[in-house]
Amino acid sequence: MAKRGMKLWLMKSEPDVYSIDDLARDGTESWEGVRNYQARNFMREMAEGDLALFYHSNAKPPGVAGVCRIRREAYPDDTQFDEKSQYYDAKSKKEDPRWSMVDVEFVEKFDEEISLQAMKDDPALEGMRVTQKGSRLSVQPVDKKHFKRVLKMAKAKTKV
DNA sequence: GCCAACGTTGGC
DNA sequence: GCCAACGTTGGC
Repeated sequence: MAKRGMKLWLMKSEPDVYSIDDLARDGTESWEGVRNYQARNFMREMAEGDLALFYHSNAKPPGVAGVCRIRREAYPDDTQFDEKSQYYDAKSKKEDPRWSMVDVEFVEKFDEEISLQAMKDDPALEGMRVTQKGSRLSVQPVDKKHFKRVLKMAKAKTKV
């Protein structure tokens, strides 16, 4: 599974909106609604087969709930053209779509979530973006050593 | 509910 | 291009 040059990520979702259980049920889902350029640019760097930590934001407590895999590379997010969608963007043009999304598939749900606090408390995760104060980025790259460490903390079955 | 840490918008 | 005002994210 571990392909050469595979990139590793962390993707945030509010469990009230879409949780790891929802992804486990659905199998595959398009990651719509990203409206931040930095996050969008990271999604455009994703390749099929990349792994991502599935992070529950705005949760009690927030933390990593499992792992998903990139199933389809970035393509235009339909919701930007849908006037009824909360993600509608009147300034985005069909011939030059501003926003992208990827498809992700369920890989694993951890037996226990790895809380943000636990990650902050672990010296091995020093420098990991999500543990840093005020890190709002909803899609972010993760170092391999950090990714593996989180998997180890979760006693995860997934291997990188 | 509060508010820090951003990112975006728009006047100039 | 600057920057004030405003909006959003997301932990607490």
